[in-house]
Formats: sequence, C-alpha cells, structure tokens
Amino acid sequence: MTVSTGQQQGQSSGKRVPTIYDVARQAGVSHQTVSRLLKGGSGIRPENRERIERVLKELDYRPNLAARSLATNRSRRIGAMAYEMLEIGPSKIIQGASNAAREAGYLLDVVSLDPRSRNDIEVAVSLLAQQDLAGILAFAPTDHLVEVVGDSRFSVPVYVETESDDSVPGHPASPNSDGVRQLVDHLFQLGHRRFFHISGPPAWLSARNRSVAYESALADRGLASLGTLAGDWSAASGYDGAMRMPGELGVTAIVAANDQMALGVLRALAEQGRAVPDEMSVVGMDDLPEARFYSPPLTTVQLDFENEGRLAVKRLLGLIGDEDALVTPVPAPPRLVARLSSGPVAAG
Amino acid sequence: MTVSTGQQQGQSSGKRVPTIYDVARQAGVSHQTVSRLLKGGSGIRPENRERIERVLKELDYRPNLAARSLATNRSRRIGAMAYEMLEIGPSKIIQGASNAAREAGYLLDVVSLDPRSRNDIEVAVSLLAQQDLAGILAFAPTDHLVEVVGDSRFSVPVYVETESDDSVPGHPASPNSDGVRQLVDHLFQLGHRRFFHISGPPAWLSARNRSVAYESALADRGLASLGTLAGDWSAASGYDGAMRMPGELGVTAIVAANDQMALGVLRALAEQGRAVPDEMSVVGMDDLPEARFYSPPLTTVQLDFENEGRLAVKRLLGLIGDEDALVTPVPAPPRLVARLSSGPVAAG
DNA sequence: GTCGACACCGTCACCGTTCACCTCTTCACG
DNA sequence: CGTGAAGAGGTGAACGGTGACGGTGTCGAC
Repeated sequence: MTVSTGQQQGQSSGKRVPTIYDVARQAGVSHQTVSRLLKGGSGIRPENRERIERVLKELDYRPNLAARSLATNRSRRIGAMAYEMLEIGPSKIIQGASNAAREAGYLLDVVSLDPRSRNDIEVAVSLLAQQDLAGILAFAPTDHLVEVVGDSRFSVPVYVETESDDSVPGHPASPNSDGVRQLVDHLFQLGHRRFFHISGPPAWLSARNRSVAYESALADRGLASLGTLAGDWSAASGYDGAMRMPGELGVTAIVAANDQMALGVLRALAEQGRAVPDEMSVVGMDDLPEARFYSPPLTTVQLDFENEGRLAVKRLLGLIGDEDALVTPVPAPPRLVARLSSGPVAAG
Repeated sequence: MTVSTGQQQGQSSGKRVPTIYDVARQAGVSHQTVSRLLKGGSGIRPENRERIERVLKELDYRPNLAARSLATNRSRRIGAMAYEMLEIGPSKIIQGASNAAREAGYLLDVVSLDPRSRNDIEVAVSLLAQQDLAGILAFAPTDHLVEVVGDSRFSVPVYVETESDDSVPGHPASPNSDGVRQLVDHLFQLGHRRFFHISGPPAWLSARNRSVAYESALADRGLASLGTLAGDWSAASGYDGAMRMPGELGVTAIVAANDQMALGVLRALAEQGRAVPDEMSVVGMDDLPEARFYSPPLTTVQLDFENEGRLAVKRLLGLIGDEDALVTPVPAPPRLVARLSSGPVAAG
C-alpha cells in the first residue's frame, strides 16, 4: 500500500501510433471509409470491412480522442466534484458513478475538494471548465457548492446531486429519510420514547435531510427529540457529542447520522460505563462493512450508494443527450440492519 | 449523500466559445501572437501584450485542450489505476496524488479496478490507452497488475508503484516494513514472545512486504512467528482469522496487517471472552481515524499515505519530463501509536 | 438502352492549436 | 550609409479525426 521503488515502462518502441490514414493505406481504402467503419459501420462492402478490421487489429489502432473531440466538439469525459472521499458514502457513490460512466464509454474525472472552502470550489470549477468535458457531476451537497456551481456558467450540462429537500412536503421520500424513519420505527417498537440525535454538519444537505427526517419520524409518533448535537461525520465528533449530551435528559436511544459517529458514541458510553444496549441503544447509518464488528455490533441502515452514483451518471447522460439510457439503475431501498447495539428499553 | 433531484445548468448562451482567432482579430494581431502570449509570453511588445490580455479577459477565453493536445501530442492529464478505493490507504494515496497533480496543473483520471481480475485490468488499460494522457500511474500492487501493465505497451510513461521488495537485502526500508518493525519491537518490549500474524492477501505486494517485514523483525529478535493466516484486508477476514487461530499455540500477540482486520480480531476475541490486552495484545496498521474508538482503542502505526501519493505523481512528472519538480514531498516516517489494545504479556 | 435509385466510397474543408519558417523593423556598428 | 543581427510578428501547414457532398458502379424498371 505504500511507495518505494518505481519502475518505468518504456516510452514505447519509437514507432508513431497509427492513424486512420495508416489503416486506410494498408487496407487500400480511403481514410473516410475507415472512419465510417469506426463510427457506425453500416454501408461498407463486407470484403472491405473485413480487410479494414484486420488491419485495425494488426496495427492495434486506437482512435485519438483529442482529434475526435476537436472534430465533433464533444468529448467522452465527465467531470465530477466530490468531497470527503474518505467517507464510505461519497467514495462508494463515486465508485458507482465511475463504473456507470465507464460502461457508457465515458471516463470520470474526479476532482476532490472541500466543499466548505469557497476557494477549493472555485479552483475545482475552473479546472473543470478548462478541460473539455461532456458534462459535470457535482456530488457535494453543501450550500456553498450549490451556490458557486449555480453561478458559474459552464458550457456543458451540469447535474447537481442535490437531495430532495425533505422540508418540502408531499414529495417522494429520499433514501436518506426513508432510512432514518426505519431506524426510528425500530427503536420505537423496542419501546424507546426518549431520543437524542447526533447529526452531521448542518452545511451538508444530506445532514440536514437526515435531521429533518429524524424529527418528522418522531413527530409522526407523537414524540419530540430531546436534543441534537452536530458532529462532523467523524468518530471523534460522535464521541464528543455523546460526552456532551446532558445526562439528566434520560435519553434511552441515540440516533447518529452515520456509523462513524455512532462508533464514537459507543466508545464514549463504554468509557462512561453505560451498557449498550441495556442502558442505552445506539444506531448509525450507512452500514459500513466494519459496523458489524463494533462492540457491540451496530444497528444501522444500509444504503445503496453504488447505484446512487450510477443513477447520477445516467441522469447526466440524459442531459447530455447520449441515448444510452438503457437500464436506469434504481437504488435499492434502504434496509434496516438490526444488530446488538439496539435493544428493548430498560424496564423502569 | 444521496440522489433525489437534479438541476441542470444551461447549455450556455448559445454563443460559440471564443478561439485564439477571435481574440487575435479583436486585438488586431495574428493568431500566432496570441498563441505565443498564451505559451510563454516573451517577445511581445508591451502594448500588444496588454491589448491581447484585455481581450482575453473580455471574451473569457479558455483554451481548447483537445486542439492543444492534438497539436502538441501531449496532454495535462494523468491516468491512475487504483484499487479498493474504499480502503483508507488507497483512497488517501489517490487523494494525495490528485492534489499533487492538480497543483502541477494536471488532472488525475482515476480508474478503479479490482486488481485480481485480469479482465478488469485489461479494460482499464485499454480505457487509459485510448485517452490521451501525459502519463499513467499504477497504484495497485498485485502481481497480476504489474504483469499486465508491463506487457501492454503504452505510448506514455507509466509509473508503477511497486513497493521495494523487502526480500532483497541491503536496501532502504519501505515505510511498510519500518512500521511493522516498530509494532513488533513495541510488543517485544512489552514482553511478548509468541506472535501470530493475520496478513493481507498474498497477491498484494504490500501484503507480502508487510509479512516479510514481520517475519524478519521477529527473526532479528531471535524469534519465529507461530503462524500466519491470510485475510483480505476486511474486518470479516480478521474475524475469521482470529476464530481459526489454533488455541493451543499459546499466542499472546496478534499482528494484523491493517486496522480493519485488527477490528475483526478484536471482535472475535470479545466473543470468545478473551480479554484484550490482558490475555492477548492486538495491533493493526494504518491508524484509521476510527482506530482510536475501537474497543479497546487499537495500537497501530500511522502511515503518511497522502504524501506517498504526492510522491508518486512527482516521480511520474519526472518521467514525463515536466520539470515542475519543485519540492519533492517526503512521506513522514511511520509512527507508532500505542493505545490500549496492547499491553504487557500476562504474568505466567 | 436509358434512367433513377441506391449502396458504396472518395475528396475536401474544417475543428483550434502549435510549429517551422519567413518577413519586416529597428538599431548598432564599421 | 550599408550591413547584419536581433526582435517582433505574420503565414501556412500540420495534428487526426468528422461531416458534407459528390462521384462511381450496379441493378431493376420502363
């Protein structure tokens, strides 16, 4: 996983890389015929087609994308703005997007940035504006980013992955809010009535959405949250949150907005000598692969990040007009994963 | 963090994007003069320079990179093959690389792949071969990958991030092996003599290096490992490994090749009712931000992934011949982080 | 036998840069 | 006052594709 020595692969054998002209010459046709074959392929005499294809293989011809995009004024590259690639959610989303892009014949250029830093955002935007891209994907739901991206006039379609704003009533639940609701319901059924929330940073749209969903799920049960502390998605912030949570509230269940913060909460409770789940239930969100191995194993909710990334690419391709819209991936609905960190509320 | 609505930014105001010809005409010079200014900028009369620069700004000129790279046969893009982006190590390396690339004016195209799958690798290679890239970075130290990349004749420099092969004596320690050695020494000083190893998958160079370093660190102390089980970097595999470890060996310290596997080990021991560190010490590697919140907090070793990624980019730029080699980042040496999962060996 | 339709394929111009080369000034110097 | 070198900037041709258009050859219908 780390560096040490490198090795260079040769600057190639010195031979120029073949162009359609080379192919055409060797196949005894015009370059245009080669181009045609490369394009759609119809309207070419079988014998010619075969000959060209042979030469193509022989020379190991690779189209020069720069030339192509110069001529067509289109490219097969998608820019993506991402943030916090170290978190499981974002990085899985990017991975899904990258795969979907690859399958559609595109390459994803990922620019990572800190979406709280206006400067970072502007650097990223100008970097992306320079490259010739078919479109731009912005996964980075902070208010800042939405604003800057909205301002800057890209010459290509931009798809901003805003989450549905759950504060607007009467519109389809996002996977986020659906997941939160499942967690709350689960705890409710276990008898919990006194909830506390460790949220993500309020500048993040997804954090706000999760919080709103949490409040409204409680409200639907006729309950109100006993309080919320904002973390920053990290385990450390979860730890701090749990430590700062007023003891006199009599909380019996803590809902953390992601698994890392839940881990921090678990640790804080362990240090305070409070048993989980006997004295306190803790739930997270995301279902990290590790969540199952926490102490105790964490109840959480599984989200389909991969397909959310794919979906975003498909949507962008739709905007671009690339009718490759074959199958639109539907993210799997969130799935509650009940483990040992949640249990019935203590008697009495 | 999830999708819901998207929003499109306009296909721009319909006006053609300005070229150097447009700029030249408006500034009353030839296109070549504009090009010269854009290039280095020397040898232009101040008055002309000023005029051109004004027009440049006015029209918001952006060079067409496709045209440029067609003409120069060079591009400002670096391809990177990465694997397991979900692991902290790889993703931090990529992030470091991406930042370093950006600072040097390059963009990093990341293609993620499963380096165990020959097919994946070939797809990635051909994808990268198509794009016009200034160079290619291969972070993905499996034998497979090294082999395939070695075979395929890219027309651009390729920097393969092989680790130093620690089985070759007399050559500088890689951060990996240095880190492992620190862990072993730490345990040794705590009185441990009976070690067991949960390694990464042997196809990974870094896993092999860590294993070799482990064995040789023990050998230097006149000890031998009581055994090794190979995991796959996941917490689940660490759990399995600990469960399958023969009890009769009398092991007192388990060295896992990364933090996730160590987490799995901790969980397995907890389920077996074996106290950590009283009955068994456990150490990991990588120092994930979460490691500090495991139960008990994990002793591990901190690696400077970010700078390893940067370093790789610098090296590649060196191969490319881009003399931007300003400061060469030196990855910080690995640092032992002792926490509660390791302790003195039990008396008797 | 002529004509039109159609399939196939070649020619030419163009995409926006850079590069090689040439021309025109300007100025110093003998 | 002629000469040459240096400085500034213009001209035309690549780069490797694609698109528009037009020219063949073949075949069936009249």
